[in-house]
Amino acid sequence: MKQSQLFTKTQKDALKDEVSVNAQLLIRAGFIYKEMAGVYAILPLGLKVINKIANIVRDEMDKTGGVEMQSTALQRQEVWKKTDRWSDDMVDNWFKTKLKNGTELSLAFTHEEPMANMMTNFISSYKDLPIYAYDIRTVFRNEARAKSGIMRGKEFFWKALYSFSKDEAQHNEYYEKAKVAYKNVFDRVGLGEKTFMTFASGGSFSKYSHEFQTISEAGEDIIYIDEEKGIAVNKEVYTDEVLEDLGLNKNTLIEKKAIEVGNIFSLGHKFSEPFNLKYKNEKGESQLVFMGCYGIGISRLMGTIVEEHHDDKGIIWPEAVAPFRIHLLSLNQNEKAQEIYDALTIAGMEVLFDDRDANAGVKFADADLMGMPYQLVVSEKNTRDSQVEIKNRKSGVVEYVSLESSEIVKYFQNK
RNA sequence: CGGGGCGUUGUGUAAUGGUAGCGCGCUUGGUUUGGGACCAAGUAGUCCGAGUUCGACUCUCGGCGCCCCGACCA
Repeated sequence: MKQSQLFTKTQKDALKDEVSVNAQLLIRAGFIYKEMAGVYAILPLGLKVINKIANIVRDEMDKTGGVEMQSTALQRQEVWKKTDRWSDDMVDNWFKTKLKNGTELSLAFTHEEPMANMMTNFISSYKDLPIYAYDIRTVFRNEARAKSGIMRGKEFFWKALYSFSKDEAQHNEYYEKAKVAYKNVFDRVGLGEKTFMTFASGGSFSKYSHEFQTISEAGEDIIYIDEEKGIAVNKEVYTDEVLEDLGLNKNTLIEKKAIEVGNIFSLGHKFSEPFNLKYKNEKGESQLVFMGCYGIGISRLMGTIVEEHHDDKGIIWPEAVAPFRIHLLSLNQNEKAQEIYDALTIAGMEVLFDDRDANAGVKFADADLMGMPYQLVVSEKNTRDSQVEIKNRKSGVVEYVSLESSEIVKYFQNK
C-alpha cells in the first residue's frame, strides 16, 4: 500500500487526554481513533493488526476442532432471564435498548445464554457432541470507568468459543487442548515469554478457571508466578490452601502486574440446566450438556502487544502481527522505489511504500513510530552505491542489499 | 458508582476580569533533501447553557466531556 493513500496521519506530540502507552502510540501512529472514552475506531493500519491477530486465533481455534460462526449483536431478554443475569442487580453494565413495541433488549454482552439456548436446536444425541463453536465479534459493556486506552473499553473485539461436551471427561479433554491453543496464540503474537497460565477463581462449577496473564506494568491484575513451572496464581485466589493444592511454594513465587489477555472456564451444567440443553446418551437417557467457554480479547491483545513491544520512538510490531512487514522509504527516489515496491508486492510481500513528498527525518520518525519490522531505504546515497539499506526496527541492525529488485525480494524471502 | 484533576484552533500550550498569543500541523511561494530543515505569507480556537460585570478564557451556577485513584470487570 502506498502511504499517500492512507488517510491517517502521525502525530508528533503526546496527547494530553491519554496516559496509557498503548493509546498514545496507537493514536499517534494512526492505528486507532478515539471516538469517546473507551470507544475507539480501528483505522486501516489498526485493522490490519486486528485481522492478523484474529487470523492467528482463528487458526489455533480451528486446529482444536473449533468452527466459526457469527452470533448476534442484539440479544433478547427472555434468554437472559432464564439465568437471572438480566437483572441489573446481577449485571449492571449492560447496554440495554428497546424495540419499537417497547420490548427491552440488549447489545451483545457475552454469549453463554444465547449459545446454550441456540444449541437446544442442534443438540439431541451424544452423536452430536462435542461441539466447539466460536465467534469473533465486538461486544459491549457499559463500563463505569473505561481506562487504559484500548485495554478496557465500552466496546471491544474478542473471540469467544463455547464448548459443548457430553460429560466432564470429554470436556476436560478439550479444555487441555484449549490451553495448548492459547499458549500457541500468545507465542505467535509475540507475547509468549511474558504470558503465564494463571489459576483464578473458578466460579460456580469448577475449582479454578485459567487466565492467561501477560506481565506488564500496564496490567490491572496481580499474579504470583512460579517461573520454573511456568504457571501463576491470581491474587484473588492467592491463599495458603490454594498454593498447597497447586503444589506451589510461596517463597519461589514472584509478584507481578499482569494483563489478562485470555481466559478459559469450565461452565459445567450452569447454563445447560436452565436452558434444558440435553442430549440422549447411548442408553437413551437424557443428559445435560457439559459446557465451557474460552475468551481472548483481541483488541486488548493489540494494546498489550504495544505495551510490551515499543521504545521511546514508537511501536515495534512482532512480524506476525505487523500491518506490513516492510516499510519502504523513498528519499526522493520514488521511481526506483516504485520498481522495488512492485517487485516485492508481486512476490507477495506486504509493503507500506512511503511515497510522500517529505523529508528524510520525517519519514524515519514516522517509520519508527509506526513500527514495521523492516525499513527499506531507497535514497540517492544508496542508489549511487547500487544498494538499498534495510534496517531492522527491533534490533536496529542495518544491512545493505543490491539495488536489484530480485535481490531485495530474495533477501526478504530468506528472512 | 465514590474520590481527585482538567476542558483555549487539528495537536501541545500561554493569557486570572481589559486587543486570545506561541510551537507543531495544515495552505501558498521559495530554498533544502539521511533523523521531525530553513525563510516568508496565510489558516484555524476559549466544550454547551444561564448568570455576575461597562467588559468573562478568567468569577458563579447547571450541564456535557476527558484523564487518574478506588470499587467493578475480558
